[in-house]
Amino acid sequence: MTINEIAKLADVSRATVSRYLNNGYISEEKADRVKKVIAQTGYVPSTQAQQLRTKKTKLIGVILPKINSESISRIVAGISLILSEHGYHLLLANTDNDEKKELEYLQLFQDNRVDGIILVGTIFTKEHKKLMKELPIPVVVLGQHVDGYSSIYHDDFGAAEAVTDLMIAAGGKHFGLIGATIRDVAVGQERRDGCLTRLKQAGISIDASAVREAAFSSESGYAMTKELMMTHPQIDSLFCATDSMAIGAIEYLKESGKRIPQDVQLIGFGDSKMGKVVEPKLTTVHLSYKTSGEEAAKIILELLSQRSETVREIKLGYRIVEGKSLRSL
Amino acid sequence: MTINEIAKLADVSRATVSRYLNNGYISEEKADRVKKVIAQTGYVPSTQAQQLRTKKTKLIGVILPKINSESISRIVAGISLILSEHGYHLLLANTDNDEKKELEYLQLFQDNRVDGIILVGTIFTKEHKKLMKELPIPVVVLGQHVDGYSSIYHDDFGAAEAVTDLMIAAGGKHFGLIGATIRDVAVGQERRDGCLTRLKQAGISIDASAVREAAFSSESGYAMTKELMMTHPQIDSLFCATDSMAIGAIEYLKESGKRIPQDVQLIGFGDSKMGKVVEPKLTTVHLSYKTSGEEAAKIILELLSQRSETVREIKLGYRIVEGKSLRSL
DNA sequence: TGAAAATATGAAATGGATTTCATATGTGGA
DNA sequence: TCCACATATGAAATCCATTTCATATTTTCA
Repeated sequence: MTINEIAKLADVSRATVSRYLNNGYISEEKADRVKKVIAQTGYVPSTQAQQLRTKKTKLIGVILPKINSESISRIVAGISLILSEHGYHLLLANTDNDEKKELEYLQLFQDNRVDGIILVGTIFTKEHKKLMKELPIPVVVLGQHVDGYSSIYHDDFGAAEAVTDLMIAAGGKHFGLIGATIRDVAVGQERRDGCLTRLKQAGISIDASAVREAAFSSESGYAMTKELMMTHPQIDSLFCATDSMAIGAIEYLKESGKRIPQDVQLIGFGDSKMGKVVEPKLTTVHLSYKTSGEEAAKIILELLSQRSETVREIKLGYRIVEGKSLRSL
Repeated sequence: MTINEIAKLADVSRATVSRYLNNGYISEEKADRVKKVIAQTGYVPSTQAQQLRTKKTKLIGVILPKINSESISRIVAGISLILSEHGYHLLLANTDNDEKKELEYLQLFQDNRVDGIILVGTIFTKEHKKLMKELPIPVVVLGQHVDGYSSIYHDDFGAAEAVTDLMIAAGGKHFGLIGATIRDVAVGQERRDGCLTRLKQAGISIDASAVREAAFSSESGYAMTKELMMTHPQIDSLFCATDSMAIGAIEYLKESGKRIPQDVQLIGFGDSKMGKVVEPKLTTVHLSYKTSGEEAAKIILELLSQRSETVREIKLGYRIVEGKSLRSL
């Protein structure tokens, strides 16, 4: 079934059928005829032909660093919620933390496969920016603040400061920090700096060798905590850049006979399900990932509708979720 | 940049450029010319025009019951892994466990928006089957066994039998079962039946009122366990259809002063991260979700390539992951 | 050496819609 | 009553590639 056949059957021109479908001028009489024919035939316009003609795909490319992660799936849930309300669909691209793939996808999506891109970012290189500059479609960056681009990000620095304050208030004297790669500005750099800033302000010194980098996994958190505690057994407060790392840390600490929080207190980031289940419950930072997904979707819709070049930036707040991994508050 | 401009610049016909792009007959000389022009202009063929002409989108629609779940994200990771290797992309559709939405998406994807569909299923109604029968593109069902369709599913029944045996061997006498809705054949029915079958064979009776249904969440697991233990305080073995439910159960049991596994032993399904972190570690069934995603992707690729109408069915095995939630094994 | 097969190329048809252009009619306001 | 404007319609152009058809040239092999 094509629009031509419908036109013939309804005895109108192809243009009239198109107008019926797109709310153009059409008389009631012909509208009825077309309606009837379409109902009878079950005709559905060819998406490809429409896309070719209108240059719109109703698709948003979502580039993800990984797919199998609680925070990511919350983000995607948020994006999907808003976009599907507006008739858009998600084209997923999983880069598995591979920068090359990320660039590949940016390029692939370039040639109007999608109407816009939401890039859930970790690391931004010059190449990223260069490619993004050339993109003829709107991009929204999620999770990182990138100058010159619409971005939704979290107050990682502020949140890190806040939890550090809590640990200080709870009597933390000897700190350890398990962070992420500083190439990841939000998770690695901001969170680390927020913590170090407050420690400094509070006059608490922290050895450079007590500041470590782990991968985004509990296994890595476990290993790093082990190294850290071996060399710095006096540590009584541990700042972990993600819940996964904190979970690994808890595991090691318990194994090595440390009591949490009496001997060592610690915090994480992400408000993950794991953190609610672990013993003791993890005190963590809630970063409303779902909301950030929703906001990113809203912005991309805005950019698509008005074709405005405005750069919008949204910094989302945080909420500290109290568990039992800190000493008395 | 269109193929026309490239053709003009390279002083060949449009067809020759197309042949260059699609490995048709072309002389070295002209190939070089075209190659050079394409390199200079950065020309990329229009996806929409290609799609219109070739009727292929290189897109696979993936219909998910929800997006924010560990098992689902593992499945998607598996699908994505295989499909991206073959140049396909994922078009995501999240139904939020809404049957209507599921049918909508099946219908939406129908008109060659995608080349094939992977339906991660929970509940199958007559309407599902009717719609699927009409689909002009291949469908693979994941997670449920549906007669007449290619499907990848897990040995839910066998796994349920196996863990029930374990609980019996560990001295379980009074059983409780927290299942999922039996409309979900795999998770609700098969797992329940596997358990009940073995209990019966072992001569262990279980009260109908000790067989409950919970939603797919720890909160619901908590609530159901509470109800169950109120009415059946003698229960010493609890079969939970999912890890989430089991996590909720553990929470309630601990709160109510029961020791796990001494007073009550229990198992879950899913081998989730939460289950590894909870105290005591959950004994659970590993269902290789990622593998099932991969297999589903492979099958859809097969169906796409040879256009064979063959129905393929793959039943995946299981592996019991020992935690500490069962009495001595 | 001659016929069949492989290689090479361009013109034109094709896919299926939307949109512009031209034209016609109906309607409201001055 | 006349002009401007909204409404209504179809023919034809357009979007941008792939593919078929026709035709020409080279190779290959008997």
